[in-house]
Parts: sequence; C-alpha cells; structure tokens
Amino acid sequence: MIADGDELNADGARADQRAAAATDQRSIPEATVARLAVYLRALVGMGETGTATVSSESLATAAGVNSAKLRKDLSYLGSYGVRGVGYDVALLTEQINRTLGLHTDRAVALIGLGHLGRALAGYAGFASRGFRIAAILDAAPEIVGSRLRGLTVRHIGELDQVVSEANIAIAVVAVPASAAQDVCDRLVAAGVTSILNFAPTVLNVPAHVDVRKVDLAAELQILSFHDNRKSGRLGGTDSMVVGT
Amino acid sequence: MIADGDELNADGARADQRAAAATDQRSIPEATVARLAVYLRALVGMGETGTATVSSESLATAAGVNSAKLRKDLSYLGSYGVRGVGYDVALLTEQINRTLGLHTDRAVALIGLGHLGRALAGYAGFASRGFRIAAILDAAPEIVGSRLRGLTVRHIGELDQVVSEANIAIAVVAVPASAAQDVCDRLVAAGVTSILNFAPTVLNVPAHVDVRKVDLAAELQILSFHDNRKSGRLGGTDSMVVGT
DNA sequence: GCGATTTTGTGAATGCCTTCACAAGGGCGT
DNA sequence: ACGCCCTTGTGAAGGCATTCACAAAATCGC
Repeated sequence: MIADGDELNADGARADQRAAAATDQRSIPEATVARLAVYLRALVGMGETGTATVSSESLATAAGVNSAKLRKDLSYLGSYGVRGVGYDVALLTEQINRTLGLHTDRAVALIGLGHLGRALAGYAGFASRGFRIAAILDAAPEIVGSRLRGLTVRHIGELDQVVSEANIAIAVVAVPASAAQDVCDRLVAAGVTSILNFAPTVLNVPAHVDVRKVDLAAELQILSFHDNRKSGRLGGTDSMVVGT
Repeated sequence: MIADGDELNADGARADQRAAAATDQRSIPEATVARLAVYLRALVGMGETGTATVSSESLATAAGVNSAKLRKDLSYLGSYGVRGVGYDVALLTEQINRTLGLHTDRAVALIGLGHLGRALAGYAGFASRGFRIAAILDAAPEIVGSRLRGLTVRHIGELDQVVSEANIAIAVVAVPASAAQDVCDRLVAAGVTSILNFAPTVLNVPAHVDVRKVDLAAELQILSFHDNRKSGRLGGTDSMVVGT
C-alpha cells in the first residue's frame, strides 16, 4: 500500500534529488514515520528553549533512540544536517512538519463524547500540533446540541453531511466497541480516509483507508506479560484445571 | 532483556516440551506478545457467543491478521490446536491469559486525575481484563481526599507508601508532560517496574523498568502523513520560507 | 477400518529494520 | 590558506518478523 503500484517516478524523476527529497515521501519506512513525530516533539521543545543547533547524538538522546537510527531516519527526508555541526533546529522542525503533512492544519472529527471522548476533546496536544477538531458527534440525544470548545455537538446521523461540509479526512472514534464498526462504515462512506480508533475492536475497512488503533487494555496486557517474566513466576501451578 | 543470560534449560530441560511449553515464555517475540492481546479479545467474544472451536482462518480474520501469522504466534505458546479441527476457544483463551500473566489480577496505580485520568478511571476495559485500579493519586489539593470508584484519591507525595502497601507493580501515568519524568522517577524508586505513559514525553528509566507510551498526537501525525500521501499533495510550494 | 479431507505446526525464504563502522564533508583555529 | 577535528550520511551486515508452502496429524464418511 505504501510503495505499491505507484511508479510515477520510476526512472526519470530521480534527477534533481536534492530538491525533490524535501517532499519525496514515497519510500519513508513506516517505522521511521512513527519516530518522526517523536523527533518533532523534541525539536519543538528545543526550539522553545532557544537551542539553534543540535547534534544527532543529543537529539537521539532526547528522543530515546540511538543516534545511528536517528540519522538514518532523517536521511529519508533529505540532507538537512551540516557535517561537523549538526542540525538546525528550526529547519529540521519545518522539514519534519512538512513531511508529516502538518504544514496545513487538518480538520478532525471526534465521534463519541463519553469519558474518553471528552478527554480527547480537551487534549491540548491536538490543537497545538496542527489538528483542529472541526466536528463533534454523538448518538445520545441529551448531548446532541450542547456546545463544547466552540462547537455544537451534532447527531451521528448527520455524519455524512458534517464530514463533507467541514472537509474532514481524519476521524477519531471514541464510541463503545459495539458501535464502532457501524460508525466506521459511515465514516468511510462519507469519505474519511484516516481513522484513529480507541474502541477495543478490529475495524474492517477498505484498502484505501488507514486505521490506527489505540488499545489501552492491550498495552496493559503487554506490560503484564513482561512483568510476569521479570518477577520470575512461572504462571501458577500445572495442576490448574483448564476447560472441561 | 528477553532471552538473555538465563540458561536454566540449556540442554536438559528440553525433555518434556509438551508440558513445559505452557509456561515457557522465554522466547516469545515482542510482536507476537502485542498480538496475543488482540487474539484474546476475539476469543473472549467468541466464548461469549457460545463458539466452542475456531479455526486459525476465522480467528485470524476476526483479529485482522493472516492465518499463517496467527498460527506461528500461537505456536510459541505450545501446541494447543487440533489438526483438522481448530482451536478450543476456552482452552486457548486460558493459555493466552496465562501467558500474558492475567491469571492473577494485577494492581495498577493511576497517577493524574485530569480529563484523561478520569476517562481512564472509568474505562471498563481495565477492570474486565484482570487489571484492578488499586490506587489513584494526584497533586491537586482540591482533588486529594475525594472518592472515586471506591478509592480515596491520595496525594502524590504518598506515592511511595501507597505503592508498597498495595503491592503495585504497574502504573499508569496521566499527568502533564512537565511532571511526568518526576512522577516516573518516584514510581521507579518505589519499586514499580512497568509504566504506561500517556504524557507526551520520553521517560528516562533504568533498564529493568518497562515503559510503554501512548501518544495521541503522534498517532494523528502518522495518519496525517499517510493522508498527505494519499491526497497526492506534494507539501506546498518550494518557495515557502524557512527560519530566519 | 481406511482413505479423503481438513487444518495445524513449522522449516525455509523473503523482506524490513536496526546497527555498525567509516568515508565524505564542513567549520574552526592557527 | 591549511590541516585538524567533529559530525553527518550511508553502504554493508546482522537480526527480527512475515509469508510461503507443505508434511504431519486428526476427524469423518463410508
């Protein structure tokens, strides 16, 4: 899906690689993309404290990775470092922003105003990073029509209309698991192509739609596994009766 | 850290592999562990609807992976399928539960009662999956002392005491980024070995402590990247001025 | 009983990501 | 102006994860 069936620049477009590199996102590995967001955060922090230049070594430390990985990651964006000196914080920040498509702010729809939905609506990290909550939807009649963060909560039945009128491409799903697939289907039908799913369900979507899942219980279970390993317990006695 | 320096069963203990496999977690790949949680959810759902047996094909579909991967993942737990038939839902559920260390319920501390913390406290997924919120802590005096879900909110200064008296090994950090490292240090000092971090910061911990990070902004940025790719935009004009 | 049929468990191959290690490049001091 | 020293960018190697494809195992029908 990433580098598939898209041979626009198969042989000719490699020419002016320097200039092209800035916006050439054709072959950035998935793992690298995920880390760019982390680098970006570290860079923004450094920019705020007035740091002008940073070496791969210290940026890597701030981001919690090793420096070779950092340099390789950044090399996919182009060549924005200066040997012997390091990276210009402002320039690199801008390049990552552009690579991630954050130069233009993005309208996001939030579906579901339960506890989690409310927390997400209030999360400052969204707004401060180029994402604008452009619509909030819920199914509960007693919530629909109330105002939150300058928006009127719309009923989920209006989803199609809301998505097209606000030109929304990204949706955050924070509804109960039982409703998630239905909401997802409607989103896809309305033209949404990226979904961040907080419901504990696997969403079924067509190939052109991206879904990322945040699964709180799963994260805890993974921790539990390692914790179990560390504490040296071997998982109870063998006499534990199973099934029957 | 996973399969290192622990040669207890180097040559002799391979004998009764059938029995040992059940609790042998020495070499389960990280990627597999992450998926076990997904399989578990699908299995629990099937158990509730009365399905007794499931093939790798249909379980894989439910979990959103391909069947070969599923089978390889499950093979790390031991051999719990029946050829020509499939997997016994109850038995496999129990095995995954045990592998993930969920057979014994685990005390979790929740640090930070902001919007997100409140949402997490109310999240049913924790309780229903063997995790018990055993303590809630916050720094704000007006919150400390209030009661929530049967617990009295304690002040963060009491962290050390709370952790040891409730025998807590896992903590969920939902405090502002500026406070996260400090809270983390205290948790580690108190003996917590697994941390689920919702604060948008890289936490620095000793090697024996596991940290998993849930970064909402980063997830959106990753989606943004792919969305950008899909919409065919090449990231604005080259004349965009950067820095200076 | 026995072969046909189904589905698991797994070696082997492939591909992706990380890590290593060093040559190339650029500033800075003298 | 020149050489030293620092740091980037990147081939190459190694490790981990996914996928393929098939032999082994177990039920079911006859």
